[in-house]
Amino acid sequence: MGRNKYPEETVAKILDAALELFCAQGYEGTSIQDIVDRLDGMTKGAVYHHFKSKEEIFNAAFDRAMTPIVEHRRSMLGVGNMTGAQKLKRLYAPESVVPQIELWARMRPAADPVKSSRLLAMQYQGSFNESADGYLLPVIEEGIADGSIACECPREAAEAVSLLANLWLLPLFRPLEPKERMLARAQCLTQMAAAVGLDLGNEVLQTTAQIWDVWDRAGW
Amino acid sequence: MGRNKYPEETVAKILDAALELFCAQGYEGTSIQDIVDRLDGMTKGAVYHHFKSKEEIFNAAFDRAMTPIVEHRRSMLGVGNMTGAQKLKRLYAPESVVPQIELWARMRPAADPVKSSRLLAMQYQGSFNESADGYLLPVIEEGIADGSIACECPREAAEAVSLLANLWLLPLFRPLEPKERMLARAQCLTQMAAAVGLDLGNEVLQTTAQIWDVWDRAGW
DNA sequence: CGATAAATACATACTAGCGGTATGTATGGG
DNA sequence: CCCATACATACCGCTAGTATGTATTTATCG
Repeated sequence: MGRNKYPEETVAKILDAALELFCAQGYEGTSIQDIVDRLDGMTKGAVYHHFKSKEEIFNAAFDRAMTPIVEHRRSMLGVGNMTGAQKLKRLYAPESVVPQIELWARMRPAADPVKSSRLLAMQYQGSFNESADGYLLPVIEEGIADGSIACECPREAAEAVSLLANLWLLPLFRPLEPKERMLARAQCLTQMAAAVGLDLGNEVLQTTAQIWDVWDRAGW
Repeated sequence: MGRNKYPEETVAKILDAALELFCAQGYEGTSIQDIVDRLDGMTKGAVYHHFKSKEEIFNAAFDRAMTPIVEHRRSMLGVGNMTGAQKLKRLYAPESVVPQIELWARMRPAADPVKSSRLLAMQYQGSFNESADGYLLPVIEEGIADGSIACECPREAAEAVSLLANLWLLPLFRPLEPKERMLARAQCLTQMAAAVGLDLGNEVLQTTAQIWDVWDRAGW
């Protein structure tokens, strides 16, 4: 066929198919042809017309999926009438996290770290950049400034908590553990964070429990 | 040429070349031909005679490089006249860690998580299996049994400490941070571990400092 | 001990599939 | 009517892997 009236629909179709395949089969395990085969009738030429490389498709697919999640977290930074400590607790409260989890469900990666290694690497990198530097550290520093948080090593605490939250509490790259173990992890992280001056709040337990329920229902 | 009298030398050459290339260029960035080109005169047929796939080469190369490190850690488990708490401290003491660091220097991965994603995934997986289940958890449980450690969540504490030690204190997949930041990380981890009943000992700071010196001298 | 057979250590030649490109073609909007 | 755009088609170099051929070592047996 010739040109389409609404090319952005084509782009959306490509990204949808790509996201699903990359999650299920990993980056290297997914070929451009695999993606093309899901776009009934379309060919590789169409894909390479809209994207210049496989890598660009990968990044675009996950950027699109992550955008609402990141935006939601950032939105908490601007609020005026909260102390840093309050914002910190809220970052890990069910009301903030759970609605986003449903979005994650769309892109559940294969529970095999090697297969999902590229995604794991992105999460790892993101734990330093986006999570720690992006919104966690600013919140902590705000708390230090307004006196609501006493933390001697804000940067390090932010990095450690981000890493554990992203790669340990969210079991994206490993099989889902029994609920009580996930709760034990949450409890453990809370204690460890408290030791460096970060009170994540008791709601972390409820958050974890609700995440577990969602994922368990989704058949993880 | 025909067959070699000492094929194990050929295998060793292959694994040496493979290790270096996989570290420098990552798994996907290294082709079998790249490896073959470093084995002067040898051809792909030789490689595929000794190994049945690229993946097997990768695993064999890193298994071989990791073996002395893992063995060294395991050797601490059998000692009789030490409490669990003493063994735990010793696991992270300079005398235990630093000699092994030189071995790591041989396989310094590219400081880009995505390029090194497969190795990162292995370290991630290893943090749960080998590190936590393998020697850390047994030591903690020994300490609980002999009364030298009071830890309510041994499994979770072991996992968290392993993850942070392997992916945060050992900056294998990210650029080397300034020394004071690495020391701050060590201090932070020590405090966090203490909060869940694990006394890693003050020597962790010295260990970190010495690791930093070694890597800095190596031009990381 | 020495000939022969078998197993091994490679080299050579090839394949299917990959990411990516060059080019052709049809359709929409100005 | 025309041209930019949205595709399709045909192709390329490279990759991991295989099939097969060949030379040398080692085991076997008279």
